[in-house]
This record gives sequence, C-alpha cells and structure tokens, in this order.
Amino acid sequence: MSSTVVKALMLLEHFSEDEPELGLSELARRSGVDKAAVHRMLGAMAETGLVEQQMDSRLYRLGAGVLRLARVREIAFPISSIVQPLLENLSAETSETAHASLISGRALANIATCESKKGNRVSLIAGEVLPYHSTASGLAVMAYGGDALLDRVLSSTLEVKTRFTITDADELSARIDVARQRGFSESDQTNEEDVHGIAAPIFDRMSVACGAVSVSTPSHRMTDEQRQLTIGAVLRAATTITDGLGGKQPRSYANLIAPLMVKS
Amino acid sequence: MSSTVVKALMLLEHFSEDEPELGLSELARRSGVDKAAVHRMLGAMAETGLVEQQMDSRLYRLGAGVLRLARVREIAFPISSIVQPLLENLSAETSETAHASLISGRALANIATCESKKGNRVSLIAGEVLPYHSTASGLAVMAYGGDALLDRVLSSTLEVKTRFTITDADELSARIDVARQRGFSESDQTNEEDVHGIAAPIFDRMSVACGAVSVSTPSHRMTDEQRQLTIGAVLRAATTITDGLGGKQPRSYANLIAPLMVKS
DNA sequence: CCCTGTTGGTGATATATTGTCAACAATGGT
DNA sequence: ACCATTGTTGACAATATATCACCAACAGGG
Repeated sequence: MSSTVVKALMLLEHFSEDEPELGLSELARRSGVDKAAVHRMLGAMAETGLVEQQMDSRLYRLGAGVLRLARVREIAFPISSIVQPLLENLSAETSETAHASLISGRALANIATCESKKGNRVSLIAGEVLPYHSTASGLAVMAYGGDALLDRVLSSTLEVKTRFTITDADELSARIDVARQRGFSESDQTNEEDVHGIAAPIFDRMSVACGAVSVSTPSHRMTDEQRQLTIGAVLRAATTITDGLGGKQPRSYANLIAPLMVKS
Repeated sequence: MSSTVVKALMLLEHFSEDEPELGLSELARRSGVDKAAVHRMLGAMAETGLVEQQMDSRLYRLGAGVLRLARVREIAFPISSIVQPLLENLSAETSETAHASLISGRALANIATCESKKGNRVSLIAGEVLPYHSTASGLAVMAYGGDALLDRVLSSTLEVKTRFTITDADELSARIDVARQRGFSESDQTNEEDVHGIAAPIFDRMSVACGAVSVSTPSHRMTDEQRQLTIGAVLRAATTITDGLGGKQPRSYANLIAPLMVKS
C-alpha cells in the first residue's frame, strides 16, 4: 500500500513548535502506527540524525540532521532569506500576520512568517503543515499548480478542520475556480476558527505555482476596506517574491491581477 | 540487515552545496543502490516533501520540507542562532575559518560556519557530513561523548580520506586519549590535504559531548604561536557555547582547560 | 543514419524486511 | 502495594522490498 519510508517520515509531521519533543507511545497513538514499528522507524531516523533521542527523558525530537539539510538547500536555493524581508513588508502594509508556504509533497510547508504587531493577531504555529483544501494558500496553489496536483487533492479525503471546512470535492473545485478567475484566493474560518485568509500564488521558472503568500486576519476585523487593502498588498508581495525567486507569472495571470495591484 | 528508511535517508547525504541537484542514475551510482530502489525511495521522500523533483530536468533536490523541519527544531532549540555570532567572534580572534558541528547519527553535521577573511583560507563545503575519525571535531566529540559512541565508531570501518587518515582503531583510540588528556583535539591533514584542525567539545545538560567547535587553518600557516592562540580561542568559544546552550562541562574538564583559556 | 552511450522509468519474482501482537522491565501516580 | 503508564524486545506471518531484466527517449559521434 504505502512505503515504509513515507510512514516513517509522516511521523515527523507531528513535531511542531508547540510540541517539539514527543514520546514513543504518544507518536504511536497520533500516527495510528504500532509502537514497535514506530520504535524501529525512529531508530532508523536517529541513525541518520533526522531525529535524536534525549538520553534522560527518552523523548524524541528533530535532530541536527535537519539543520544540515536546510543549510544545504538554503545555500543552493535561498528562498527563506529572500522571502522573509518581503513578508515583513507585507505584514507592515496590512498590519496583520503574513506568511509564505511552499509545496511540500502532499501538503504545504510554512517556510516563513511575520506576525502582526497588534495585540490581537493571528498567531500561527511555526513550521505547521498546511492542508491544501482548508487554507487560502492551498486554494491559490491548487488554482495555478497544474492538473496533477489538483486531481490528487480533490480525490483525497478532505479532513474536517472547523465547521466551515469544505469537504465536498465539487464545492472545493468551484472555490478554486473562483480563485483562478480572481487571481487570488480567500478563505474564512475553513482551517481555523476566526481566521480569515487571503492568498496569492508564487510561480516557479515554468510558470507553475510552487507556493503561496498569505495574510491572515481575525475574521471580525476583516472589513471591506481592509479586504481591498490586503488583496492589493498580497498580490504585490506575491509578484515580488515570484520575481525574486527567478519565477515567472503566466502572461494571462499578470494581466489579470494588474488592475488589482495599484496602490490606492 | 539495515532498514530501508536508513538507506533512503542516506541518499540525502549526497546532496551538498556543490551539487544541490542530482539525477537518479547519479544517486544510484554514488550510493551503490539499485536504480529502481533509489527511484522508489526518492518517490517516497518526495511524497513527504523531503526532496522534490524538477519537472523539466527531472533532477532531484532537497525539498521544502527540510526548511519546515529546521524551523521547528530551531524555534524549539535555537542552536544555530546562538552559535553563529560566537563563531564569528572565534574566527575574528584566530583570523581563520571556524565552524561548529553536532552529533547527527553516525556522523557529525556541520551546522554553522564562519570563514576566514584571508585570501588563502580553509573553505569548507557548507552542510557537509564530517566523519568522526578524520576530523578534529570528531576526536573531541569521541573523547567526551561516552563509551557507546566511542565503541560504535572504533568498531566501524574507517574510511581513508587522505594519506594521513588514521584507519587503525588502536592508533585512533590513542589519539582520542591524548585529546581527552589535553582537553582539546588536534588533527593535521587527516580529513583534507593541507588543513589543520583544532577542536573542543560542546557539552549538553548531562555533561556529555553533543558537538564540537573547531578552527581550520592551512597547515603551512600553523606556527607554534598561532597554535597557542587558536587553542585558547577555541576553548573559550566552546565554553561560551556550552553555556549558551544550557549545557554543563564536567567539573574535571573545566578544571583541565582553565589554565589554557587565559588570554595572553 | 545507425550505433553506442547515456538518461529516467517500469515490471516480474524471490527474498528479506516489515507489521502485528505479545510479553517484558522500569517508571510514576494513587 | 497496586495500577497505569512508559520504552523496549522477541517471534511469526504478511507484505513490501531488492534485484534483475527490459523499455523509451535523448545525445553525441562516426
């Protein structure tokens, strides 16, 4: 059915900013895998330094190997360092929390964040794995990420995250179409309660979406005015990031969003 | 014999700053694994975002997933950000290239670097995997990393890196003893030609070595004077880093190196 | 144009690793 | 003392894997 390598690596998705250290039984419970299997997988990943086990508490955490890998990737393709300052600009423009994510296998990987300076802000867990179907970023990516990606997501089981989460493939498909027609995507409380998201796609060298930029706003604060402001800022940021990464927006897309990008 | 997860993850060690993108056949050749197997493993790792495949060139590279993992780890245990500025200080003091590495499974992972500003300097490949037996950092870690680690390395096959590389377990053991008696380790051209290394261990909360700081100097430039200067600087840096990470040097070790740390 | 050398990718089958379940010692809480 | 955890190890059946072959596509070179 599914390779053991995938099963092992899926264990890593349970580590987050909130819970950087997890026990064996805990991981087995969350992943639904047998304790013995988890034990062997973690042992294998520890051999290569992807995880490491605390000698005293016996808890597991992400290992030094991930730092090395990230360095290699970041030196060869400096994405985070390019994106981070642009996110800070975006956050300043909108006064809300901004973040960028990239396609990472079957989900989106949040790779950079800049939180709003307001007291009441959307604070997202760093390094979280974002589902395609329930986030604005996901919609944006699916709208411009090619049919292969789209089909894969639409035919997968769509997890319920809140009472607003769209779990029907047809309805989701319709939302994606709307995003494609507008040039940006919007989602309200579909991934988390009281969080409104507006996102725009980032394109690679082949004009295929490889990620998205997004601004998360507390739902109640999302007025019409704020919405217009955010849409423009997000589209400008996405365009700058696409350029910065050496990517190219499709011609039709550039024309589509041009009128929305003018600074009022 | 060995789990498939390990075999899959070992493929990642072939990606480096110099060669961030590799083809399927290339990876199969270097790892000595069958093409079909490599293909399946890469596919599995791509599913979780650990690697990604360029759609046009079909080459593989490290994926966005590693960035996410590194963020999670770095936010929970901010090592790199603590170590980096201290390395810059160390490099300035010695005028040579400094780097820090952590235990990462069966090898050391280089996690931070600061290159010398001199024209002729030791320039090391970022994110390289450093063997225990042929580097000064490795000697330092083995000297204070506990018997389990020591036995594992001494009983493994020691790869020849240069004509000076020590491949005899007894001789290596003797060198480690010397490092333990002195409080720092030294290696000359055992990992790379014309590179001299001086390293000191970094300790964790349980007073066990978890990594090392090292200064790499071109062999011909390593005079007696420079050597004394470097030893002091490395030991001071290692002490500061151990403290910064919340670690503790063993009492005996702190006493041992105290006289060497005085600034002349 | 063929020829040879690549490349990435795909099936078939025997084998070896893996999943499953049970039991284990060591903790910690009550 | 008990009970409920924890991490760990063992054994066996089940299954995913390693290995081999082959294929199509592409790139020079003669």
